[in-house]
Amino acid sequence: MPERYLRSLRLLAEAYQAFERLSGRHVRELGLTPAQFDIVATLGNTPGMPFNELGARTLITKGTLTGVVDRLAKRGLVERVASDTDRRSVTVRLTAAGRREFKRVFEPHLAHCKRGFPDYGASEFAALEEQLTRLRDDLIEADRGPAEPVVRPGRRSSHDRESSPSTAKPSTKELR
Amino acid sequence: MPERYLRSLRLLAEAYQAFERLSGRHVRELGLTPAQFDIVATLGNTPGMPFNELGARTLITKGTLTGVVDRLAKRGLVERVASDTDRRSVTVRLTAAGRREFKRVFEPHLAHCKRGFPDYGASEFAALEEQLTRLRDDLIEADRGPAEPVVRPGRRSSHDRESSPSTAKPSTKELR
DNA sequence: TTAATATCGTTCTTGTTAGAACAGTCCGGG
DNA sequence: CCCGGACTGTTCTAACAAGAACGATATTAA
Repeated sequence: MPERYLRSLRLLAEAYQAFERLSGRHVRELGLTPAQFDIVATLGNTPGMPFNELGARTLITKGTLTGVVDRLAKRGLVERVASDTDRRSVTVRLTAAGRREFKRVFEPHLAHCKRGFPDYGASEFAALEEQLTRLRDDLIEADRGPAEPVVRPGRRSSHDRESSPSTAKPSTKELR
Repeated sequence: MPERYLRSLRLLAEAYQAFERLSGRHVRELGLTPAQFDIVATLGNTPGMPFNELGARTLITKGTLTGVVDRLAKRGLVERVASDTDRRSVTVRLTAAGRREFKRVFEPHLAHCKRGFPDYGASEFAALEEQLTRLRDDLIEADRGPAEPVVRPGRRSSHDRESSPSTAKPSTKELR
């Protein structure tokens, strides 16, 4: 018996990859890769931000981020600026050309992706978000707490989120 | 107002990546990459299958598949067999060692991933699947019908899938 | 049969990804 | 002050990903 949850996982993967295709194809037509677009979109209308924050927002890990920023810098769209308060930290921000690029691609791409939600109303977004939020939280929890099922006091409401994923103390010593 | 659907997309990405971490980490501890596990799991308990079918089931594109199968073959887990009906086609199947590997990793990994659904009952799976199915179908539809909303005579239900000649594979009982 | 077309798997290129190791920096307690 | 531990971004490696070009084969129609 092939376990019910496998169907949900399959659907999750298919939905995600469908979006990646929908979004990625369009982004490439605009002349950027998906990761590059994420960076430009995240930096748009901001004064720039350090690597770690940029990585947290775009869900791109730091090792990858170095390379993506390298390629964007080579194209003159972003620049690295040394932080004056922390010499370890580097601020990444759009150049003038980067801001033009942002204006060129951002709104058109959002409009394109919006087509993936043709008939959604408020209640339908709410239902979708509720399911995805619970799934995400359960998956994160399973990944972090491999231990026994701890009996917790109350049931969790579906929208008490907002604990930043970056705050999720990963210092739970990595075994190795 | 930064467009409501962006929140859903963010949740989709977070849920997907949470699963990738949960699954991927465990798979790597078992000594396989996620893609390699997918191949072994898909070939398990089958007489083997051609590249294109294997790619459709695992959602791995053919260019990537060549390399993944190469590495599995180098490790002696799979082998390429020439098709006797179509000389372009190559059947991929598990070797004896591959079948042992399948037995070693398959069930344990399923048990591991199951922990991502700790308290799900039938109705909760149904609710999740309903949301994911609609989302997937809408995203696929948006990717395929890039043109303006064509006004067609009939009414449009959310699941009037037009038969796509390319993806007629009812492969929805696979893992991952 | 022949020619146009489609499919199959491979190869190549560019880019992304996770993970580990690393050097430099920061911060806290002794 | 100094030291151990934590953090920052970089580098390296192995692998995956998407797309295009390719050679070999198959299919179809003229």
